[in-house]
Amino acid sequence: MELLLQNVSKHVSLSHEEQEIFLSYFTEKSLKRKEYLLREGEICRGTAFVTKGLLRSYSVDKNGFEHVIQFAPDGWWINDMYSHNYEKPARLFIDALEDVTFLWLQKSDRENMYKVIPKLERFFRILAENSLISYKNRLINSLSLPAKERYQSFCAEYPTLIECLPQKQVASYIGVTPEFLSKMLNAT
Amino acid sequence: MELLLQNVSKHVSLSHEEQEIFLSYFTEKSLKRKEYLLREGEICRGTAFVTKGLLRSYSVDKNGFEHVIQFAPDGWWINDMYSHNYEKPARLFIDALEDVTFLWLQKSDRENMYKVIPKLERFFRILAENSLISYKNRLINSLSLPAKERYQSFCAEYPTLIECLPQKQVASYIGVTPEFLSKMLNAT
DNA sequence: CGCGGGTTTGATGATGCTCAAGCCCGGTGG
DNA sequence: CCACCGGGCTTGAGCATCATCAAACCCGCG
Repeated sequence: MELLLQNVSKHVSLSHEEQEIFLSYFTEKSLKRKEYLLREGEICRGTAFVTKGLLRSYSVDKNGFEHVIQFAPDGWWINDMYSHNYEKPARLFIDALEDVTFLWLQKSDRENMYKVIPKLERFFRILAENSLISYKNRLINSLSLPAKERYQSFCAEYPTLIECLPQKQVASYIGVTPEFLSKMLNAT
Repeated sequence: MELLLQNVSKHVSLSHEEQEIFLSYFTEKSLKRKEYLLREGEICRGTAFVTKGLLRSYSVDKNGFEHVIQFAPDGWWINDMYSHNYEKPARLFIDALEDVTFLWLQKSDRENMYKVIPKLERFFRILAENSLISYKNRLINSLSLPAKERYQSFCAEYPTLIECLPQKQVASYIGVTPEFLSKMLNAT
């Protein structure tokens, strides 16, 4: 809970009372390693704020290969925004790479929450804009950098993640096969 | 101006008075084909809403190759959000592929605008979230589809754009060389 | 006319993938 | 405590996709 208030306070300041109200919209949940928060085809009915552990979202292509879209360690938000906002079947899976606890904000509560604390429109606007900035940047990287530099860029951006992630997951994130990443790292 | 009000009304409804105020924050501008709205290294000091014509944002890699990030035809918003929000040197160029007129929202007016019409926080939140959804989708495509299917996906998503864009620009958007796209389209 | 940008075509080559095998290592059950 | 199992990592040979470079073409425009 503390982590969440800290997260919000980066962009908007809430009174003590507003903080209480804000927190009341969230429920604490947890998952064990390898359990799913969301599967492709389901409707994404809320948003998770990770307080401890590690979630990950990924898509599966028609050949059965996974492509990691996002890692969500402590202090990160995650959902399938497409499914969540448009109420369409999800295109992503979300699962736990490690045992995880998170705060869950139900979609059906969101509009009400915005009505009660309009400042939160602002918070989530800024959140979306920051997220947008980093996705555009990732797109630039994937269009203009070779695999090795995409790897270096990932290491530079997520130095703590790189420590705890299996190589396989990193490979999937930067868009190469695990075999190729292995060769790349062991080449002279 | 009409197009802009129409755009806003998709997500929030403004009173007649609010509409007037909203529009007062914009100034009409225009560019000729090949002129720049923004260059790499400059600070992006506002946001453009295209009313007629075609803008484009792209990055240039260290080998001098262009990678198109976005096309902005009538009714689309465009800026370098990284530079705009963080006030850092832009990583993108924005130029006109065709003669263009657009409405310009100065960054320095934005906070004030949000204060006067808080509903606009909501509008720009939704705008950012929709944009985020489409960038995530583009990322999924670039990770999981071969060039041919990325091309088809582009055609399906932007049927009107494909008509008026030089092949070279489409190639740059989907992440292949113009030569390769040409061969792909002419292969049996 | 001729110039210049976009497109086409072909030969060659690099990057990264596929498939298959072997290895390492931590976990689990006997 | 040890044997086995499974998942991740490594390694290699062959291959597909897409890039590079160079030349020729087309066509609108000055």
